[in-house]
Amino acid sequence: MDPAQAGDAMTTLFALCDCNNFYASCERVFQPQLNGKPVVVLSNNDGCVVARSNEAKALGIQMGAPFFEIRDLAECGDVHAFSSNYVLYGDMSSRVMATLSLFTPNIEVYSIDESFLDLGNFYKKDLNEYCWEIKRTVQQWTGIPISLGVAPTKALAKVANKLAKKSQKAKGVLVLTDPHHLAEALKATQIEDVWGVGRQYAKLLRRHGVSTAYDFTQKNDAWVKKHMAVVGLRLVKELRGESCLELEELAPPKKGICTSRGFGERLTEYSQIEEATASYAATCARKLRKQGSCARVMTVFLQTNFFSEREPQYSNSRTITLPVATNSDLELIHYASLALKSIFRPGYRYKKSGVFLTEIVPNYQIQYDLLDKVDREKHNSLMETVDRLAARYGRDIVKVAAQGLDPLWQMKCERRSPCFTTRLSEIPIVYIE
DNA sequence: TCTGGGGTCCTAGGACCC
DNA sequence: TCTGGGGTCCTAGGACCC
Repeated sequence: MDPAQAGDAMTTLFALCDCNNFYASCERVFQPQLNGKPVVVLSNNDGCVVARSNEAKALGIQMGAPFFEIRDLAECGDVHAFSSNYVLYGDMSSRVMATLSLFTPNIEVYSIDESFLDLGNFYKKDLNEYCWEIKRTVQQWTGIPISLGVAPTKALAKVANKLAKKSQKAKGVLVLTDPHHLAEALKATQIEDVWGVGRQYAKLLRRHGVSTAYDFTQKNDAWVKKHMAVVGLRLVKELRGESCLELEELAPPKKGICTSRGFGERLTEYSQIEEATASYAATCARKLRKQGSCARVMTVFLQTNFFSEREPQYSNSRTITLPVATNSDLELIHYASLALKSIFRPGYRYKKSGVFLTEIVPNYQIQYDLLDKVDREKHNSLMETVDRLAARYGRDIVKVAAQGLDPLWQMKCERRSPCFTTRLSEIPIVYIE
């Protein structure tokens, strides 16, 4: 093999593509009158700001700001605030990812609004022009604006992406392959902006004279390993251009599945909390079935509001090992109620409960119990039917009676936009006893 | 009054065994 | 009963991500 070819075969190249202000952009796609206006999207229960349009950022609204701080702005119409609409965002995300996969056969969907593209075979193309073509196409086909950063490793692609967004000149696309450009980019990147460096590591690094990504690459491996373990070592190598993180095209099955939410209002009655917790258990069950697995260990937790200092506080959890791993709504709800009953104490105003499943195994690896009295075949076929109905008519079309009829605990989302892209169900809900 | 939810990976330390 | 080393498994906690 001639040396030039050998070189090519060794060279990696990744693009990190991320949707600008994703949730806010989704809200704007179907309401173009919001273009150019400040838009924010709120967390569950309309608690705090989780996404902001550029105009909202310019107003000084911070990520994570509690909604009550900007309520006045929203009420007089200076800011358009939306409850989060995950059905809409999930659907828009699929459209973006489908469009991106037309540009390379190898893509890793990293989160709802980010993906890595393997551009290893595209070195000879005009990369800048190719990225612009990707950006234009996604904008045209989905209405979502994206930014692209391209570099030889995933961590460097993240650096490139951040600068692509920040730089007036780049306007959303930055290709970093030249070593001098890479060094400049690392010098222009503050250490806390590096992927994998959180608050604690940033503090530690600054204490040791590291203030930019470039400074970090100058630290020796032994020091990095000692203070930041193998994860830190991998990161510093990636920043020096040595690719250690591969593209993960197939998401591995989850090892833990959790569903927990704050209640729409404080709850004091056991029966209401039981309904909410039953619903969380059913959501966990649906997540399990979606990835083709069952869980054997369940933890249920319950807590009051830690923020309100004057009220009496209580929190507790109970972990149960099930006789046989399962993904049935009925069984998981049954055990969730048992666990909840054992930790519930009257006399508190509760804020939140949750269900957490572990020891997750594929459906085909379940250990059965000789004394098992549950008719598993019947449960499976019931759940299959429930999932089919849900896929056709919407998630809550069929549910277990324990989940309740008119739940007081349901999240507050007073500012939800319509589900523009998915069917709205008009069929009455069916309950399984 | 109001302050999100759902994950991953790694390490240290203790229990236990040979 | 004490001495020592080495291995495995489990758990709790800390760090990070979006």
